Amino acid sequence: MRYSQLLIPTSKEIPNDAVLSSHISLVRGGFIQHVGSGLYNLLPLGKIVLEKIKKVIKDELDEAGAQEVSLSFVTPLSLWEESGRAEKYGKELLRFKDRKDNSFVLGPTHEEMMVNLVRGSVKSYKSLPLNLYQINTKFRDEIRPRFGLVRGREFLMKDGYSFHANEEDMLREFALMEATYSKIFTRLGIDFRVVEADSGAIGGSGSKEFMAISQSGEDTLVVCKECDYGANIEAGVSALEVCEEEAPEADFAQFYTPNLTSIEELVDLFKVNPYYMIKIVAKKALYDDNEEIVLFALRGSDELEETKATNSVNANELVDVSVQELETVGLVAGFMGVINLDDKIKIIYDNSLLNAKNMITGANKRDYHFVGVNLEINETKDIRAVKEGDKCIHCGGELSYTKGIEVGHIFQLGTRYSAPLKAEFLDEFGKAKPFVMGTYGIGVSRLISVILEQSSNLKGAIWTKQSRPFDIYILISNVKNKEQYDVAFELYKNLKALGYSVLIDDRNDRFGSKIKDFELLGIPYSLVVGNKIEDKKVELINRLNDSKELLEIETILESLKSRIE
RNA sequence: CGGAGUGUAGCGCAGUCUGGUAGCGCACCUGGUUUGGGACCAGGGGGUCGAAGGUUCGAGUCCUUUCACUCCGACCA
Repeated sequence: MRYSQLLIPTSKEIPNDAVLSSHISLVRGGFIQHVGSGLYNLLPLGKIVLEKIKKVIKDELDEAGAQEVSLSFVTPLSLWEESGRAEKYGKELLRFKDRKDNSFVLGPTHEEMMVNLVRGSVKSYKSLPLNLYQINTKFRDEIRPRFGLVRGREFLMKDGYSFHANEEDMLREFALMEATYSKIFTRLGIDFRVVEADSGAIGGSGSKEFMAISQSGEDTLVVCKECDYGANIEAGVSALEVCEEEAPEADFAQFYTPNLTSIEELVDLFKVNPYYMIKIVAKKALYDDNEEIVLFALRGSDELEETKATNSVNANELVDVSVQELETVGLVAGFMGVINLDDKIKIIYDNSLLNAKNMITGANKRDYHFVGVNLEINETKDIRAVKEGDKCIHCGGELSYTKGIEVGHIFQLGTRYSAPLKAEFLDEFGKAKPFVMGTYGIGVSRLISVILEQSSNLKGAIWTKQSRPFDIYILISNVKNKEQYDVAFELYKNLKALGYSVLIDDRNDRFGSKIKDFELLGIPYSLVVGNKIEDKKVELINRLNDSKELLEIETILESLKSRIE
């Protein structure tokens, strides 16, 4: 295409509201335009990149046997009431009414809609399995949109849903989707890792996330340095920690600890490793229609993992508790412990506290702690955050943290939606059963940003092979020079005939501003048609490594074959 | 929602403290020169100063209310 005819509003200025380098590149390069909080327009170049990404996704999914559909973006609220998510999803769900006063939502994800589609059209086990997907707009009224396309309110997601007659077949499809997603992200040139994850609001049992490794990621990942174990910190596990220091032998006794409320202060006083302290974290658990204060007990050397904690009590959410609220139920902030605890108060113990001996804990009385506490508890749960340096449960290797951006998430749903929505089929014995389901998502519009987050530099974007808007950028140094102009357009024609997508910069600007735009746009190769044509040569510039090479015009098409990937 | 901040030309900003003709750079338009690292000369267009109300002879500037957006925390592809 001719640059002079395309809308590519590049800018020298750094947009004042962009923090991610990818976002800066996208705005400066004229790929996207901000329109409101979490809302973006895609300009021609952005749209081309998006379509290229979509094509890769569609190719691989179709290859894996999935079928593309397109569901209505506006969906009846009644479906959400049927599944019970109308309440649970909260304010993120944008609700509105039509002129007849019927309630609708803008779909943030489409489990209900897809189940509704299938329950009306599939009645027999003979029609299964089925994997349906769409690449469509979603809307989530995020509490805080940020990072440009990475967390918009309106965004493009590929969401797929599979339907099976039994658990085994669903697990087979889950594995197939894991492999398919890996192919997709590999083709797109993304540095990613598959990790174990929490299922969150979608529900279901097993789930895995595809995480693009990035310093600007919002998620903390626990990864093993030795094997391929990786998990979101919300779901990460590690081998039980052992403390090299001896436990402080002490008889059970109450100890006067005036104003010593923190683990650090107690460590100073008792000269004991925090491993032998019991840390109590108080939270208020919110449920659909009530709330309660819950205590979470951990070793002093550990931190509470909130998602695990939320799941451990099946709460919708955990919020902080004020000192006053604690007092109303007889708890003293800073001196909470497991001894003399009112048995009306729920307490959850971390796995690491099973059979713990010689522990120090608060006395539930101001200025006192107990020492020499031996725990006798029956039930423990995993509520601690894995720490860097913990040992991998698979290979014993050392675990460390890294940051990631979630680009895909696959879930084993089971009958979480099919049962309440009464989506059933007849099995080979003529018996009605709910579909066993899986669900699979990819953050498509987010990928535009993620790719650049991993590959742009100070000069601007650098696209990967499958995402680049054009293969080659022909730069005419001086369009007033007829010879340059003619040679460039001859090249343009020939390269297009060979199947390359080409952007020819035919603007009447100087060399400097054009090459800056080439670097900003992130097209990997430029052919500069300039004063070297006097020697029958043009210059090939590689955006990735800035290398330059003079090529003979006579043999240029042949030369490019081996130089352009 | 809690905390911090910003709204002045398409973009980036100054002007606000101390009220007195609305500015700068980039971009844009016209003519000319220029053409290998964001050119130059001359001329030009573009603003309800986020909105509403108030104080004042006079408000971008002071007061009140309100809206939007950004950043830091709790939600998620």
